[in-house]
Amino acid sequence: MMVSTRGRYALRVMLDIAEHGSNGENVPMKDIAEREDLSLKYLEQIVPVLTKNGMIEGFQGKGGGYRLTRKPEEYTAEEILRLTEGSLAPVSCVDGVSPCERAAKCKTLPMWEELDDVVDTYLSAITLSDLLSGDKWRK
Amino acid sequence: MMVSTRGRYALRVMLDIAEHGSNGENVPMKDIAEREDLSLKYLEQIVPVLTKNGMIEGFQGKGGGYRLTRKPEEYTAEEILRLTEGSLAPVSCVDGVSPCERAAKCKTLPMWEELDDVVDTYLSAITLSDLLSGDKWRK
DNA sequence: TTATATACCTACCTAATTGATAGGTAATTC
DNA sequence: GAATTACCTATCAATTAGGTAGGTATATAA
Repeated sequence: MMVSTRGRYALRVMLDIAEHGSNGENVPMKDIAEREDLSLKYLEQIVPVLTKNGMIEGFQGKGGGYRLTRKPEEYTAEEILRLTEGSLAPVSCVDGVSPCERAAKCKTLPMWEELDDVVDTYLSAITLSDLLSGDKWRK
Repeated sequence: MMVSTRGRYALRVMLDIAEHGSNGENVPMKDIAEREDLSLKYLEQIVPVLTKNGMIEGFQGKGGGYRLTRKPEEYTAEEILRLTEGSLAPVSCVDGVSPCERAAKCKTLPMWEELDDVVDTYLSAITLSDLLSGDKWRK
């Protein structure tokens, strides 16, 4: 599996904020967890990477919650997934942290590199608003 | 990670057999393990799925080893990986064995399905002989 | 017939990762 | 000052990844 629950849930959290905070309201994580049927405690563990990287802003206290920092069409699936998953590499050979000494003579490496690129290109072409509308996949 | 060592090693085993058994010789797994610098015992655990599905033939006894059952250009990377990995799904949502009750209303599912398709299409267009020659990736 | 080389089979093991749960503290508003 | 929210850190059970280990069955060659 290339994408775990972390990335998938993060994407759903972003979509939920986009949908329920479209007028600038703060969207509490508790509400998101209930609507999306996800564990609040687990989400609290996944979300910090999004705030720390400026994808969303969190406001504490009563009436607090989260807001997007950009418009939905300005987020790609790729950047949200990359932040939360760490790497989207289909094999460790191309994750940038596992140097392989056989790389120079490996007959399969070019294929993995191109596959990594294919996936990256696909996910980079999808924005939060594409996902919200669903138009791209409507028959 | 979508593809583990199982699939990657299987692909390298197939390539090694293609390369060193091109005149119909049997290629012993011990030789493959040495050339590819992989654990023989681990390979012995990965390879049976290839013989059982008719991708290669094994011959016991002295002078034994493995042979391809088709020409290199008649194998795709996709089928070798699918056999050894079980599933190439980028997320469990589309692996066919993890039914999700939210599927009908999930805004991200169509994207995962299309991504799965993109990957499958890419890997299906690559044959063993493409990997052997490397021409597809030569600049 | 015997030694050797090979595929083939099954059990086991360790470390890392996944997918959470749990119990707090800090800040903000009413 | 009570309630509500984000934020922080520790722990944990189950699964998976990536092997190791030790054998048996079969074929060939001397």
